[in-house]
Amino acid sequence: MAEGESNTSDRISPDRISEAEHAVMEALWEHSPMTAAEVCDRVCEARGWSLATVKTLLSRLVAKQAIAARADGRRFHYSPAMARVDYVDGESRRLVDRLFGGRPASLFAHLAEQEALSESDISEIEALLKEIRS
Amino acid sequence: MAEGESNTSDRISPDRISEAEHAVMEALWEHSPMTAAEVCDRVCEARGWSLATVKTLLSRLVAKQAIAARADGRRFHYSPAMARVDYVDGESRRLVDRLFGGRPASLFAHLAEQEALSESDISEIEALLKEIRS
DNA sequence: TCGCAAGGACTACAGGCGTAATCACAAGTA
DNA sequence: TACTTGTGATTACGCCTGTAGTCCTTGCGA
Repeated sequence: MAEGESNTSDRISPDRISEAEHAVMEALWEHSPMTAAEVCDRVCEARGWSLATVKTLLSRLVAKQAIAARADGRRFHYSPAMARVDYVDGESRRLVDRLFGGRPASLFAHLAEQEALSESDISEIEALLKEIRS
Repeated sequence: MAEGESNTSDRISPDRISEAEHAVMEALWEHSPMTAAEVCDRVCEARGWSLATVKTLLSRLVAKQAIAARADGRRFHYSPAMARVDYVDGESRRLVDRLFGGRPASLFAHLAEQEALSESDISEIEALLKEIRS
């Protein structure tokens, strides 16, 4: 185990990141730091947003301490302040807790039953299991 | 436009079910039909809700056509109008799409890496895999 | 030096969500 | 019959979200 066993999340919900905000986070996780304009270049078209929208989302994310803004003269360079893996982990666990009684195996079983698993998914998982077992 | 025009597949956006509403759905999936008071008996304490809250949630769910209300004199008996498995499936896929590029194996890999899988999870999944393979 | 454009800050505003209180009314109950 | 009580319907209300618009300042180009 790497850094300490954090089992139950006793941390008070650190201000959920909304769906729109998440799109901005993804952009920053992919490439950072970026200015507001640069973030817009990467997401505005796809989401049909204006620069103003991105600016709003960025400040909300700063308020939520999900990203950090480092000043560079007149403007800011934004960078993620939380690791993607932590976000993903939180969301995944939330889902598993809410819908599968906290049992990941149930999620897996569900996906299998719904035939949501492709052949390659199954192979990959088999490989992962083998690795875990070693 | 005419009614006959509005095509067959009313792919009307399914109106997401919120978290609070979901708690009510779970109660109804577990046991139905139930009156508002009965639903409250099953969830109010745990969530710290008043009966009024449950009533509000029930009517919102009816509006969203997630549940059906069958009249019984003065009151209603509520039952789910959607299968739990469909809801769970939608939510699961949404997560996998949003965070794992639509690849369930990535979700699995993530859980494995985060050591979110217990010994029994792993065994169960192994068993499931074996079954799938057979 | 001076006006402009780029940038963040502040403001906006509708719709959804969480959480109820209040209203109106009918079925019991005394 | 008059009162109580259980019920859905209606209304409330503040916060969050999505999606901007406007304001104010300042670095920069002419």
